[in-house]
Amino acid sequence: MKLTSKGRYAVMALVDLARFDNINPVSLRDISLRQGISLDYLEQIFSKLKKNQIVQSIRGTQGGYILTKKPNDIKLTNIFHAVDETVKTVQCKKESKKGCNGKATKCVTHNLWDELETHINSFFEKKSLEDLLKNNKDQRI
Amino acid sequence: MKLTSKGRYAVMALVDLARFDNINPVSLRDISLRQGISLDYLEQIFSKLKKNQIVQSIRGTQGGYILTKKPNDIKLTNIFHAVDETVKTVQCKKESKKGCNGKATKCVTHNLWDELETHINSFFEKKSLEDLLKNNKDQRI
DNA sequence: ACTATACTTGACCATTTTAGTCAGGTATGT
DNA sequence: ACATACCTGACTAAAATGGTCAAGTATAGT
Ligand code: FES
Ligand code: FES
Repeated sequence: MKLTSKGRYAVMALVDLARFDNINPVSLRDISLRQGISLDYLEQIFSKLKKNQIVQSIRGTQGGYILTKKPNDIKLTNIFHAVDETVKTVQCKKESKKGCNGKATKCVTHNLWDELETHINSFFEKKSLEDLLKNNKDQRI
Repeated sequence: MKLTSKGRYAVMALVDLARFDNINPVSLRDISLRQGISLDYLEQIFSKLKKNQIVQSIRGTQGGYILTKKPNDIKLTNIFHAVDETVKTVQCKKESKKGCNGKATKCVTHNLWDELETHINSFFEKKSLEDLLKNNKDQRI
């Protein structure tokens, strides 16, 4: 089970954004430099964050991105959902009554993976950007 | 974040094994047929389970595998560790003081991913094969 | 002794996913 | 006009995944 860079970068970038967007919009170039993430890759990520109304864009010189909501209202769930970093513990389709490997019923471990998925997602639902800001308040980036 | 088939199959196969090894060793062929998992793939998986003393093998006709411990003493952690299905939330090395992307210090989200890893692993440490057996006692496989 | 069963080992491979890069374009403040 | 910075889509190298295939070896039953 791995967390992909896309999800990790999305959160890193948004924490950075949340810390610096008090006065002006924050440009991806700045985030890229501060966090060491490829600018081109950041653009892909922010395109998705924008489509999901997590950030707003401002074009032109001095442009950049700002958060659309308060850090406390942006949960990890929202971020991950936006960039398609979802938790998948099974291959069988949820709606279908069929199990994995094309069996007629769900397999012996299906409930277990369902529980696991819920367990992980609950972590993402609890954590907000605000929590991460507090956690790093006294640290230098 | 995805759970790979290897980890999922390992647990499926061991639950199957635990249910049927009361009298005789269970052959991979049987598990393969009952659970719909490729025999060749199962062999790879069981080779690792054996190296990690989760199962014992008995060769020859009527041979197969048996558990080395009681189902209650086999946690998901043990199984996953055996088949290299580990939880990885970061790319930076734990021991190193350096952060991801070669930075001199750990990044703003590092603690978060550490927490996440602990959160997920605690699930695997709690669950044992025994739990899964109980869970499926009244069901037909 | 023969044979069927079933474990053992290691190499191989197609497909998919990941983690980006690259090339071009558009809007806007100065 | 021009620099900045967002925007879009195509492309790709490398790694991971989910297996397959081939050639064994050990053992129980006949
Ligand atoms: S995991 Fe859903 S049926 Fe096997
Ligand atoms: S995740 Fe460990 S330093 Fe960024």
